[in-house]
Amino acid sequence: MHDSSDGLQVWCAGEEWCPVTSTATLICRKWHPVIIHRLLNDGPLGFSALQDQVDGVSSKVLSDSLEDLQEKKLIERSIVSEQPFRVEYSLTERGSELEPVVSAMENWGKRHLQPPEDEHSGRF
Amino acid sequence: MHDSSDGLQVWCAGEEWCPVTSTATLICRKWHPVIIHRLLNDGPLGFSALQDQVDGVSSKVLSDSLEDLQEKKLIERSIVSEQPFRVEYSLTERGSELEPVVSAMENWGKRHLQPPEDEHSGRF
DNA sequence: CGGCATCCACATGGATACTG
DNA sequence: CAGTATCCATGTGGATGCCG
Repeated sequence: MHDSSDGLQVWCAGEEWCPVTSTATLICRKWHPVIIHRLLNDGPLGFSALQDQVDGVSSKVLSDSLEDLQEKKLIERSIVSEQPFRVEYSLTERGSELEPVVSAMENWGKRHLQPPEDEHSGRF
Repeated sequence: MHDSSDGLQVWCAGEEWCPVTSTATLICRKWHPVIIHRLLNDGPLGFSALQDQVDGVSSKVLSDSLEDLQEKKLIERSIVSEQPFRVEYSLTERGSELEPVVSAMENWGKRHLQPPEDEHSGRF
């Protein structure tokens, strides 16, 4: 590989532990990146608000995803009110630091996938 | 959508088309990010070379992944030699521009997931 | 080397309905 | 509002073996 004998990190080479793979296993699920993206932009959100903002995800899948993200310590759930029962989902420190990842995804998507105004076939 | 009248982009809001989701559906699969990462670092690679560098992926799964990535125009396969049959996988322009995404994932992973030297439990 | 064929297990997503 | 309960279809990955 590129740097073998010195003190530099050799992650992600050969059989070593790989940060890319590890990160991928945490966030590579259909709705995870968008959920994080929405929470980054619009701060804490309730369940329904989140569902509205995340395209056409069903409540079951959203629920599963949120649970998964909580287990991974990327988001937190807090009960804001008991009477009119309200909760809020927000990013943890860890989670919010994924901002560069989702931003990069967003930028790439804007450049390479379907620009709404233009109907040419960069669609994929 | 929320902001209808001005010139601002409204991607990823409500029912609109979302670059994050779209990008996610392209690269969010277990081995895709690493494959791209390896190709970014070590240029064109043969099938076996790639398999060696991508942890413990089986040939079937690697094959499936590479096919998927080709369909999405993120990588290309070229036959380099016929006699000793050799192929090379390389990134397309589109694909190589995913560099910011995988780099961001790599950086996040290094910061938040298992530092090899240290055995504390930031593991998951 | 560069795969494909098979078979299998489980993860994940989707639709629908219902609840406190 | 904030979910849960089912059920089901498909996606996705893994193991093993074989082939030109």
